[in-house]
Amino acid sequence: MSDLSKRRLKLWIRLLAVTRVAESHLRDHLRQRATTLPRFDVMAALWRRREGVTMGELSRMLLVSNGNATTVVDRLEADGMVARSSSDADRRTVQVALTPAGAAVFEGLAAGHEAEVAKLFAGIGAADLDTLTEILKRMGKP
Amino acid sequence: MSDLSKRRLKLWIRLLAVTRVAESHLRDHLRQRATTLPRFDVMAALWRRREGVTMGELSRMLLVSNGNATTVVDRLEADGMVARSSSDADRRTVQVALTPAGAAVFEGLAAGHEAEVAKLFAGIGAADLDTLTEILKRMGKP
DNA sequence: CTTGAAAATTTCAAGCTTGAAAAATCTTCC
DNA sequence: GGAAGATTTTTCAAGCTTGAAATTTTCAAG
Repeated sequence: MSDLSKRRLKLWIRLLAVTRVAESHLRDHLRQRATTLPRFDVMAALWRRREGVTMGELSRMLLVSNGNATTVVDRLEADGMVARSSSDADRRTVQVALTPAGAAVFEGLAAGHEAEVAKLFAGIGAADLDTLTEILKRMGKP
Repeated sequence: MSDLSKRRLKLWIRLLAVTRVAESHLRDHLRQRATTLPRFDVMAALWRRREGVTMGELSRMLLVSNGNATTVVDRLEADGMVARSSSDADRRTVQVALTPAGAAVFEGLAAGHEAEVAKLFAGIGAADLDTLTEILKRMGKP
């Protein structure tokens, strides 16, 4: 195996370590607020698309399987955070959206979450952000 | 919230997307070889530490909980890929190591996995690797 | 010694995640 | 219109993951 290939492997391992540490911190933070990262992610996606999205769109936005989206939405629905509704145009699809209660809960969490992320990445200045963003764009397309 | 904080949040989301896409590809690749990412990760860690490690060391290496390490090792042990042994020096600890069969299986997987990672990150050249490594080092220490 | 705190591992319940199969609906082509 | 195939969602079994509690063993102070 080439040296370049080994260095890419090391980079991948380091990248994974950074995201795992960050995810663990964010999970801790959310647990103290009686929620979880997957629930937060769903609510954040629905917050960005206030008018609602289909289950398929949601799972593509979050890069998770359809089955996963279903179960997380199930639980959020049981807690009154989101609501499903069926579309007249295509009765196969299911629209899901934040309820007013869900939106209120998300709003109560969002600023703290953003602050936590900013704290985690405090070592990354504005110049690094540009560099990283540029490089990450290229990574996404293998 | 400051603009810098918002940009850090965006970076985090992008970082997560890159790792999720990469993990999904690697999972696919390993599934075709009848194994999984967590199993591979454990075997890779034990390959690096051929003499064996304690369960605690293993979970710290992989950044997973103790309970998680226990169950993945349980399954690998049931399949004869790893073996547990208790230490005389400290009978609380459990040493775990690859069996010869496990080492052989890992060797059969490692090159393909490395090639897959290299393919995923083909867009990242040698210069980018240096830059990224340098920045990621700073990210790890919030 | 022995008692109590600390450390290592496992167990457990709950929730997360996947991929494949099933069910419902839509679309297209005859 | 009806059949065949495609699309959307849910269901399901299996495995993954966590955090907390329980268990076992060690260590240190009295």
